[in-house]
Amino acid sequence: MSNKGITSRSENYSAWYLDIIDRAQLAENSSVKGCMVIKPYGYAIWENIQRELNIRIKKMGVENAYFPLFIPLSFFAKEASHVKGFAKECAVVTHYRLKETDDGKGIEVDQSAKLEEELIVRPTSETIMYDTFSRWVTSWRDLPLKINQWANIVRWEKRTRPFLRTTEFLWQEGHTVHMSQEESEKQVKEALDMYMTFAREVLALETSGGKKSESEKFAGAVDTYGVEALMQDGKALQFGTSHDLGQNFAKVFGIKYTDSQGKVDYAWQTSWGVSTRMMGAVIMSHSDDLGLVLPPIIAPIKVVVIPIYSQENRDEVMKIAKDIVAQIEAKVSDVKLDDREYISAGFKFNEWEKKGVPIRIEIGGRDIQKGTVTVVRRDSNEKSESSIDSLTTEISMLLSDIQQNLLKRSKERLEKNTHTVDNYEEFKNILKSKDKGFVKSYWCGNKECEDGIKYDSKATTRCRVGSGSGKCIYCGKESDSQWLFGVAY
RNA sequence: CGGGGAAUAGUUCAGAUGGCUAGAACGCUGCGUUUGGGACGCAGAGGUCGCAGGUUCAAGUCCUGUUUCCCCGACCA
Repeated sequence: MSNKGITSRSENYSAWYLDIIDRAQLAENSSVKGCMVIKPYGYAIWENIQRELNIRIKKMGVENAYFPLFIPLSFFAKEASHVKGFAKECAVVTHYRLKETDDGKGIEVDQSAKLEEELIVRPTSETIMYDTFSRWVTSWRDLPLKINQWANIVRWEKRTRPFLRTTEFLWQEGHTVHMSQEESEKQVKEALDMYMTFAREVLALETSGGKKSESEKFAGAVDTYGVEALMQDGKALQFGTSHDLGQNFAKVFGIKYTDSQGKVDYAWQTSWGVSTRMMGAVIMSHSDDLGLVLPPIIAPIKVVVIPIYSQENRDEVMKIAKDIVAQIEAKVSDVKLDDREYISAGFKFNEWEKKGVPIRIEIGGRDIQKGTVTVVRRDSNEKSESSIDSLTTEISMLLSDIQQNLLKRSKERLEKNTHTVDNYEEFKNILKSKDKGFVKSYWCGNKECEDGIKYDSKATTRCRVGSGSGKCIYCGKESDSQWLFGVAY
């Protein structure tokens, strides 16, 4: 198992990535910082993620919609802490026209086409959506309002990493409006649970979830809850968030409703989202030195069949390979026959391993004589022989077994690398060690302690994971909250 | 925005102290032979050495400026 990070420049770096993304070459001799091209194979993974997530989003009674890319500066500025949190990473549109340069050889911004009000390229859509929501919501009968949007957003971060922090990224953002605080709090937790279940069932990732500390919470939220995953190199990755917005945005955007008693009140809101960062989490959690390992549910190709033949038995092998594909396709979708000529079997094995295809079936002369095929599972890279007759049932069982096994591994890794600690020396030693991992400790809630810990070990609070009573790991004061600490991406 | 690297073929890079008519590997194209773990032979295409100045008989190599990228911090999903 490799503990190389996703950003390490190694052979594996290419192995994990090259089929999925490419650098965006947007100018001569440069690539626009942190923008990535998602290749067809990578996008197919994203589409599978979207499909599975949409099913769960709709189960919560949430409908999909789409809002504009541009946000007027004035909307954006309405919620004070929101604008403060995002101000330093906004792309701003100031002009709407270009013109030829005076020498006629180039093109430049037409300074006379300056916008009266600048537009922000959305870093998140709260403000543009809630302005509209204020017109959609007037009565208690309009609530709850539950809207989700699939979109791209732009955050001009100082430092980028493929998948984990790109300047532009794709995500899903859910926004709900409720009549009561209880109801919105319930929604926040429901979204959080949905993400954790999704991670477990679809991405085969065991995660930890809970409330974020004051310093880690979303700009404009009352409370933020986060889902945290642990990567193979021991670092923490925030996988998704769910925000309790209280009435903060309702008050500045005027989202008011009249209740059944005729009383007017501001509504209570939530927002929650997950992004293409999930793909980074999947890659970094499951991959090995041979390349990507994909959970079957999101794998664009679930089974690849590789015929191995010589000039003499070519037709016979091909025929059987095609029969096998047809047989499996009756029960399992996304089966591929790699019938490319004059490419060696070894090359094909390697190629599909790099792409993370869960099951590879090899069929050659030796197999045909025995009436079997060779089946290789990508999670363990184990080879076995299977009889052609019972192949279909076996394959669908094997796919779900691989899915389960990946989850089991993820769960074991999380458990093994989560340490409950009440001694600060031990705390520091673990987080500064090569394997890092999560540390569960009591913390008093003071920012000074949080900062001190970060200074000592680079670790930050990830989320609140338990109650009880204990002493703050840093200052020793009494605390009723146990927190998860980790070195975050 | 600080601290380090680096910029040469599609990609990864080699080209001490100037001598180049600029190389390798992989990839790509053509022909032939191959297919049970990244095939082989032969032939071929591909580069104003990031950009702009300067020093020199001579610059990929030295000097100055400039732009960009990568890594490590600060900022963040």
